[in-house]
Amino acid sequence: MTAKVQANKRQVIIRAALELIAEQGFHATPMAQVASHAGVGVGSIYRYFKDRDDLIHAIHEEYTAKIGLALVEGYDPQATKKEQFFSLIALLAKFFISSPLQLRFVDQYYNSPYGVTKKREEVISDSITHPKKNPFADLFSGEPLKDLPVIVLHNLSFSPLIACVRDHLTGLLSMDEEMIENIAAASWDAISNRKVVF
Amino acid sequence: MTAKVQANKRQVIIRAALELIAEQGFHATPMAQVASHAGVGVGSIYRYFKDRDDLIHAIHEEYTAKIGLALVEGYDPQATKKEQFFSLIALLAKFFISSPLQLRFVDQYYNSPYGVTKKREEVISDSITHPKKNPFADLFSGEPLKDLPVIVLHNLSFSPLIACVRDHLTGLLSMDEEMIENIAAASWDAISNRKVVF
Amino acid sequence: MTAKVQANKRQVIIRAALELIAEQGFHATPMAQVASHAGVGVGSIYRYFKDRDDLIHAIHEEYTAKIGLALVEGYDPQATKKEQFFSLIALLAKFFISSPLQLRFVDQYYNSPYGVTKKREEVISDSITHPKKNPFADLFSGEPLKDLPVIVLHNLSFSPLIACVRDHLTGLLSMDEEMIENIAAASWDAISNRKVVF
Amino acid sequence: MTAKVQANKRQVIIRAALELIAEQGFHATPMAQVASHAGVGVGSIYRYFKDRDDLIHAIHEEYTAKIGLALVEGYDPQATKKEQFFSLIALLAKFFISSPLQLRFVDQYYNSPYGVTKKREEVISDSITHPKKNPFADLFSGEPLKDLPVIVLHNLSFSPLIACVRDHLTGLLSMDEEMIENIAAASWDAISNRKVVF
DNA sequence: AATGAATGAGACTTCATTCAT
DNA sequence: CATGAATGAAGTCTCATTCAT
Repeated sequence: MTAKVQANKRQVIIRAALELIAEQGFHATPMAQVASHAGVGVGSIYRYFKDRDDLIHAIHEEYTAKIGLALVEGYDPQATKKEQFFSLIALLAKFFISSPLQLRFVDQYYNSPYGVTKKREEVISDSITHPKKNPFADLFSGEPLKDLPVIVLHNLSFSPLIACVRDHLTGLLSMDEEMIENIAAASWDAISNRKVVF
Repeated sequence: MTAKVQANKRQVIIRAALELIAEQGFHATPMAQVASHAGVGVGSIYRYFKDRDDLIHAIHEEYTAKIGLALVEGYDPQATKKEQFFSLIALLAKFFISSPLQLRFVDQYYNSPYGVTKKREEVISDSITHPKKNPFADLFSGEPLKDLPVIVLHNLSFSPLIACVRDHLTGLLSMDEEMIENIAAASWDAISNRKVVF
Repeated sequence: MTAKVQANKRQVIIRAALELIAEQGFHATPMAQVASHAGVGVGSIYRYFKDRDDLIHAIHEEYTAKIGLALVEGYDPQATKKEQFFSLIALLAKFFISSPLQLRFVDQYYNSPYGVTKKREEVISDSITHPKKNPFADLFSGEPLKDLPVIVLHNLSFSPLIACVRDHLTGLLSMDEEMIENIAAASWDAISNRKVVF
Repeated sequence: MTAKVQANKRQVIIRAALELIAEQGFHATPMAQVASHAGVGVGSIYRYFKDRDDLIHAIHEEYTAKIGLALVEGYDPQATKKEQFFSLIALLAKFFISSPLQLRFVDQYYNSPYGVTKKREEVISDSITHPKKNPFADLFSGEPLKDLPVIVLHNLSFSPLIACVRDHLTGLLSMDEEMIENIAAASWDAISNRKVVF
């Protein structure tokens, strides 16, 4: 019952690449460094990934798969729209905060030739990698939301959140439970109709 | 590409680099290409810029200077806070829309080893390159704004806007005057206190 | 590609290598490809051949052995020199035509670091790998042949033939029985004394 | 009037590559070695040649140009067909003997992926690189030549010659003026009609 | 001041060979 | 015996930067 020489060398390589790229950036992370950080030979990387691009994309897929999973797991069909929104924001905040490397990575990914066509918000809203349809799909239409294009509602919901997480990771801001709820509330104000409130 | 008689070779180089980087990305834009696109010899670049990094940073500085200038010019001290916010959003929207290259550039810049320490929102709020203090500096504190860290208010105000401009430039969204105002209104809802409204 | 029950794995490998090298060339034929084409593991190749060079040379030896065999089988000690020459040419022509892979292979072999010291004509005239002495050995000396070095007579006899077979395999020329005989006749004119002919 | 740093660096590189490839073969001649043998930096090669293939082909073109030139220079329109043939053979023999490197090179070239589609004889008969049409073009048709495809006549004429030159360069044979003439005579017997001779 | 040929460090990738299973 | 994952030396090519003209 001896485990394979390395339980899963592919994962080890992905992890090593993620760590280095998050810290140094794409350009500054040669394959040789990934290899040595992963504790494997350079050639071994090419047994698991066709080339550099393939490795980069694999890292991204890992990340989207994880998000999709988190969304599905955190969904409560009974809740009201507002409750669902608050829980979605909290979910994402925790996911990003607990995955600082992934955040650093995708920030580069989406602004590079690798991910030019992809959009972070697409990824968040469509759980593309998960068979089940995104459970939050209906969240962004109908009352009490403002009558704006869905893409705008997404931007109003996710962009500030991600920006804040980034600041949290940089130390410019401290995102505790309360702060997350405040941000959720503010974003909710942004996307919901401001009706009379007594 | 005959260089301007001699007007300002430095500017010509910055412009050429900006155009190429916006279209191709950092790593796909060698100095030789910048030189030929600018209509100068490779060596000449090094007369105006210490090295590649210096050129990159110079492009960024141009950009921040322009924003600072736009902000100062668009400021109306007489207006109410809400009016000032709406005009600020419109100002920025127009600036970014009319400067797609700059937007493409900074998207890469801030997510690369070059600009990791810098933050887009800092740049917007502090007119660091302009001698005069940022005229909108007081906008983000006091009534009727929510009691949140300034940085959070910035994120709530600017991140969705920039995301939307990006989508506009990609063709995913059409940002006309009305849309801009709608976004401004939504962002205002996000940052302002939800008072009773009759 | 299930390997022959176990008939002769060595042969299977040699054949696979021959096919690939003939089609792709030496440098474009990695050991891994040979292995998979032969339906064996990479490692297995090294059980039968010391290294890559050893495999290459083995292919060549197969080929020379086959030629030697064909020569011995086709020899008629009763015939006149001229008849023997014609039958030799026909023999070789048929051998090469029916072994296009071998021809492609040796064309590369003799013009590579592997076979620089060896000469195709040597191989043809000396059946080096076959125990029995080359039966055609005496053919190239004495009347009615021209008084030229044997090696020159060999070149006059075999080089055009092989060139023509090559052209045949490329489709530039059609080598039927008649054409082969014409070539034999021409080569015979080249090596034999041009006596008075009534 | 100071000469360019290197009169013609492109030529120097071609020569260096030719020498190394002739001696070691394609595979065994890395670009770095070519560079150092030529006394230039590796990068410089790529200023003059797009890539490895381009360099290889350039060497071949040099060679064909030279042959074409030699043919044109050695042509005597007044001579009889037989005289022309003898002079053509002598011309080629001298060219190849005095260009052993080129011969070694093309032997590899034509039997490699680089030159698969090209044929040595084509090159000889068509002076492709010279504007004027190959002066010997008409040589291989009509009386007193045998009624065989031109390509066969070419093979009968040139293949043995080249094989002999190769042997000469290897030391297996000594090609003096007399030997060349003997070979020319033999080849002439091969291609011409054997009429009655008194 | 301007130029661009020259350079070589360093990046990516391949592949012959080994060896633990 | 057979296998094929693992390895790393070595090869090709790019590109920021220099410097002689």
